Amino acid sequence: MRPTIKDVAKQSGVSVATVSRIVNGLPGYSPETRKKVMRVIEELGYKPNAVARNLVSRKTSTIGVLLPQLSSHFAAKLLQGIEDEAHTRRYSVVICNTDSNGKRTQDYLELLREKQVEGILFASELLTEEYAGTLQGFGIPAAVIATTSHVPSIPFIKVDDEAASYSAVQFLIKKGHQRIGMISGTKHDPISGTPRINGLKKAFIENGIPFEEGLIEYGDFGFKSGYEAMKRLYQKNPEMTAVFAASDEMALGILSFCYEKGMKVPEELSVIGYDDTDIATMSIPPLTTVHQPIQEMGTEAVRMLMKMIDGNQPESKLMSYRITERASVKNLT
Amino acid sequence: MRPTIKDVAKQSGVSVATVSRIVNGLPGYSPETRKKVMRVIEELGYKPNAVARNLVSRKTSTIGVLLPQLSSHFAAKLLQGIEDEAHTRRYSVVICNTDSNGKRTQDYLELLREKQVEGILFASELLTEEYAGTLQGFGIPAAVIATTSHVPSIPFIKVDDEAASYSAVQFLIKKGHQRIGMISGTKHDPISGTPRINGLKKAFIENGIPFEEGLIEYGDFGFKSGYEAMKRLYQKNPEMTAVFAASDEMALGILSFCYEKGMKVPEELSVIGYDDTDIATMSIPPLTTVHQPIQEMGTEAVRMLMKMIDGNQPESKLMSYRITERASVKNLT
DNA sequence: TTGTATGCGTTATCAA
DNA sequence: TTGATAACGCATACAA
Repeated sequence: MRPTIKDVAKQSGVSVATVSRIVNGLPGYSPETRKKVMRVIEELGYKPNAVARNLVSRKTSTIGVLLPQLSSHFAAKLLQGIEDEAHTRRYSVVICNTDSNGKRTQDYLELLREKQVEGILFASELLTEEYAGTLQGFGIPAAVIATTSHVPSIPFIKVDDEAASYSAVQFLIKKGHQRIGMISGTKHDPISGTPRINGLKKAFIENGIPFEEGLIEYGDFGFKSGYEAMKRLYQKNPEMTAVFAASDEMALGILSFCYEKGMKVPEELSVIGYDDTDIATMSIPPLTTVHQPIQEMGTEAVRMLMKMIDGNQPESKLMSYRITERASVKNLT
Repeated sequence: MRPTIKDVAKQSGVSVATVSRIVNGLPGYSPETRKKVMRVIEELGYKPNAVARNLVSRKTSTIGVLLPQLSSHFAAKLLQGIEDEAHTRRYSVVICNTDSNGKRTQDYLELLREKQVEGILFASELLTEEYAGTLQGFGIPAAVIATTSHVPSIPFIKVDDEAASYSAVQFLIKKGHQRIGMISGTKHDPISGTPRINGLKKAFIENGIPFEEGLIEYGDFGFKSGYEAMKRLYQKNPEMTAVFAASDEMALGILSFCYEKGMKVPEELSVIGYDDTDIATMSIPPLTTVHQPIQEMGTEAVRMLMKMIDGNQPESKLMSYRITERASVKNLT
């Protein structure tokens, strides 16, 4: 049995109140009793029970994070940012892998509430009406990352996907490319799908480049899907000089496809990715890509949550993006 | 203010004991009162407070995981396995990024104890005497992953690094390679460093291949370090036909180096990695590597922890490895 | 079938 | 400078 504050009190011949004061650094005891009590604490190896503390203080110093997948590079980087910032604020973070499953998500939400977490972060997935509803019902501060929210009480942290996509295509065009293909993420994905396609269309229009549906193929953001989508895209548009992928993983899929076909990148085909995760550095050739400050998005999300916990209502935040130029895009001009 | 069990009791005109029984599915009430109480619970949106429950039950249904870094592929995969298994057992997991920092690690350990977690997982880092000591002092079930433990009460889950490394080199030799170089991880790392080097030496000896220190260069398991180490290694041993990297990331570093030098892999140089993380699939050419069942190691670790929580003392477990053959090793025979 | 009372380990209020 | 004691929200032994 672990020693409790009572044991310490009894051992040192004082009341629990005094021990509590000493442990918490509050005033109200003589130096001698402090010394005496400290010794007993040392001897017994007493440590306060956070559960009991949490019960009376009604605070748990912990937040929950919901992610559709833990094993992605994106999630890993995000978690790093979240945990870092949470730790400096002395908060713990419990992770929840929703597996993009509605039931599972709802269960986690319930669980987090019962565990009395002080804030909830929801990442990389569409915040449905339902989720938003239960979240609001909880009255627990919440924010979403890399996705949007139409609920004012639940701010979002993301980059402007359309603008980022637009600038990626604009980058390609400035390099002299005209026949540009795209490998989008999941079709009709309102967060990372459609907006990025719209960015491409906008760049096309501004530059007088005709758009056709055939210039787009769809994947699921993963490597293999990128490879497969590229196979289809290439068949339809063998004359392309560049392709824009909605994720780095898919971009690497393109690279592998080209390697198999004996197509040199960037000499024969330029490719630009999206995310700028670690793999963009490790590919051959190194990948030019749209940089998203993933880790910072994590820390920023925690900061917002903290503000909310402190009773303020922060505004949603669009993070800045930029093109990180490496070696997968050729200058045609 | 969230409704408590008292509110429900008052509203429905019964005692808290009855409400408690109903909420917990225990016997001891009529169908009518149950119905009545359930309605009130519904109306009020009552949810039990897990903190209070934990206090009386002395259980928290949560475990803590300590990792030296969250943003690595290895960590991500491991977490996926851990969270998955924990979730099926209805346990929550709180993550701790130690940053390979002793002070920070100790702080986390203290924190987890105060939060009354029921088990602690410690991954990818040397379990020092000190850590082992405080862990034992806690009396909380603990296990280590991808590292060893000499403390019987703290079992480990890992693969036999020396044997795995031996088989990787053996694989190379069977393919006709004789001049084999190695890029090891951190020098003197007793877990993933030395044992893997020993595996190589053993294979060399068994096959009558002379070993020289110059055949080994050291990195830190990361991409860039692999690239740099390869640069040094190649300078010393331009006649090598194959190199074995102690991590996939370093192997990709080698690939990038070769690409820059215009050396074809595997035609001019074969390379084999270690880990078999996702990137091994995405490289050019796809990487032949030593497969470690990372995710399974996570689930297995949780299973062991659960056994310990149930009062049993499980044995340490060596997970199986195998060579996943892709396209980065050429057959010279 | 139901209610009362006690305790879980703390914090905090109020007296002394 | 100290110590009782009442919460915190719930579970449970014991009575009724």
